[in-house]
Amino acid sequence: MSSYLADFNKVFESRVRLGMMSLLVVQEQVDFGQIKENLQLSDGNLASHMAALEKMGYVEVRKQFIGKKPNTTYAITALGRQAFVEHLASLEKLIQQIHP
Amino acid sequence: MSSYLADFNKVFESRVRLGMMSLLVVQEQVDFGQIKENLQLSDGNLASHMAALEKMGYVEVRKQFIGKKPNTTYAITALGRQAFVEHLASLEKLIQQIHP
DNA sequence: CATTTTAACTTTGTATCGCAAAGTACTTTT
DNA sequence: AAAAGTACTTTGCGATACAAAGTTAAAATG
Repeated sequence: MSSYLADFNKVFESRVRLGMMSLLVVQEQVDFGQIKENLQLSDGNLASHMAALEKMGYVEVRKQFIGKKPNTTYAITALGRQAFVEHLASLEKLIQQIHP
Repeated sequence: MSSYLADFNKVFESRVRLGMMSLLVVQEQVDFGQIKENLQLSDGNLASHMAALEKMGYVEVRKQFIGKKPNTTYAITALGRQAFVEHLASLEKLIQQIHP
């Protein structure tokens, strides 16, 4: 009788972080600008949510220069991929239980 | 390119309210005690999250006496059902896009 | 009859969150 | 020299989440 809710990952309850992981899980490299545009975030909001994902070890940062411009790209880690896939599986399970 | 995240319902981002709606959508009447036990909530936390759902018009309250004991049951409204189903559809769409 | 219990809250307090706006650092373009 | 771009960090504030304690009203118990 234990609640299926226990399987949900608290970090992914935020729509912003859910969106970030969705981008990162399908595209191996996503840069700051792409994420900002896609999710319509302010710089600060993007940085702080991404920091939360980094802190969990779900995302890795790569800082480089493209031409003369600084460029920050993010990539999902194996741990992050696993956690996110499990989270999605829990959601799928919930949906299945509700309308099978 | 507008983000699919826009379709998510803010009210259902909370795991507690997600759990409540999940219970209510499959069972026409759910009482205070059942919800409390199932989702492992304190009285106050339950009451306040449920109040948020009532305020949206997603849930209706019925207060009665069963035998000599007061009993509060909750039921999902048509509006609530619609909103929740749409939210789940958005989640499903997200999942589909990620691993089709 | 007085006390305790049960059910369902409401209030209070606190810690955390989310976000915009402003500030910072460094570089490049004008 | 000044403005603009990139990627932040800091600040400030309103909203949220939650436990714990207090409240109300009736019921059961001694």
